[in-house]
Amino acid sequence: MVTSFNINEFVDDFKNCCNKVQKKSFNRDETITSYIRNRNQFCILVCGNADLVRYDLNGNKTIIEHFTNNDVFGEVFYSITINNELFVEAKSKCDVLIYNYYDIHTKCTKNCKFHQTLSEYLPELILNKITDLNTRVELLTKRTIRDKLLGYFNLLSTKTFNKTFKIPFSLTDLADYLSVDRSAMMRELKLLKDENFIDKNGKEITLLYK
Amino acid sequence: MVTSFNINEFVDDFKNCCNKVQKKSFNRDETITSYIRNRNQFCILVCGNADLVRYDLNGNKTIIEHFTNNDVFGEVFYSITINNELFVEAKSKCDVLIYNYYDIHTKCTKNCKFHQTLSEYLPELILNKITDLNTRVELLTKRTIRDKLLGYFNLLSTKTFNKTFKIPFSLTDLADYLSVDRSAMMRELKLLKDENFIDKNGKEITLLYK
DNA sequence: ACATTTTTGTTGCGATTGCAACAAAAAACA
DNA sequence: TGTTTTTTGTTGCAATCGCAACAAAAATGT
Repeated sequence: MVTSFNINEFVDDFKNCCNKVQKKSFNRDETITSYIRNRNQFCILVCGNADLVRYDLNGNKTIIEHFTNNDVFGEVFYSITINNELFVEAKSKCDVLIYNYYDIHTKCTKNCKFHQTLSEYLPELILNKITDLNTRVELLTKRTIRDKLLGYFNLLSTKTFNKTFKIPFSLTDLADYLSVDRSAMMRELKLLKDENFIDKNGKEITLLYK
Repeated sequence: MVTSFNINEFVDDFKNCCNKVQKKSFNRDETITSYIRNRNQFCILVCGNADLVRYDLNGNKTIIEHFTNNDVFGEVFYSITINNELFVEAKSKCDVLIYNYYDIHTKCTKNCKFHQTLSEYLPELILNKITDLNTRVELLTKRTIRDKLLGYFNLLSTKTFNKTFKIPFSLTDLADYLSVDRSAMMRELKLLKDENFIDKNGKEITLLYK
């Protein structure tokens, strides 16, 4: 599925919209929201980058999800949390639309264009989210760091139709995304290079096999 | 969110429904569907148990998802696959509804009760799926077998409002779900018991901490 | 332009994990 | 009921991984 929808193009219609939607801006390192039980909060990231992070009892930070333009998030997707120390943190300046999930389905009284466009494309946004989650699960179920890296690289290669591509975030964040130790991942990247599976210049990777 | 909807109660209305829906039955070990690109297939498991499995190049089998009653699946959720050797296999007798995803949104010509009920509860089914995936991701991101087990046990304890509960599938499948080696998981279960974190009788677990 | 913070790159070492192989128990089947 | 298959339980060993600690490079802020 190709995403034909970009919410940023429609966000100006928001000005004439009924008031159930809140639009908020956040700066880097600000907390966009936290996941507490049963508020049914539903958010769309119009622009910017943000992470869903967990802090465990030892203070270790894990990036559970990484959000970019058009991504949907919020506790409505997380009704039963394993632990409730979940925060969405802005990694850059972010514009966010915040709803109550059930307000999306009740028809807008003003019948405004914004709501109309949104409800038309909402299923697509949600399908994208599910696809992202499935991809993440498929990578995380791989047992070795090598398989995780190669799986991820194959994905990027398929997406860009190219054997050469750039890792779209820092290697530190990649380790987090694949849920492995960063230094162990660096070691494995070096081995993959030494064994001629890949070529690597900084964040630019070239697949050498097949 | 509590699921108030059970598709099995409405499946009889299916008989008077327009013919865009296919209802099929499968026996244990039959392949329900495979994930190939771009067919936009969307399925609902009415009853039974099924697994989404991957066979890698070495022939190793991984259970990527486990489906039970009311679960939705299909390649519409998997538009970009890392590799395309994905199959949905029936683990017991299964009744499955099969659509093209885009047919769900086009209004049924007969305006039948079945389609009406379905489109009303579809968002709930999809939210459940996202919640399941998020839960899975949160467990898979934990770094040690111990943390994965305790995370999963906490989840079951929260769900059942009880310190004592039964693991709802075989320990072999649990290892697959947590994506760890079964024997290593058994070893860790024994250690958790020896160190008095849990009590264990077969598949019945009691949490002893807090 | 300089100072500060973040990211990248590297390595030794010990802990955890996966693999292999097996026996016993339980479940499924005929 | 008896047979076959699946699941559970266990252990030694080797491979992999995470942790800690550090230096260099790059990015960021003033």
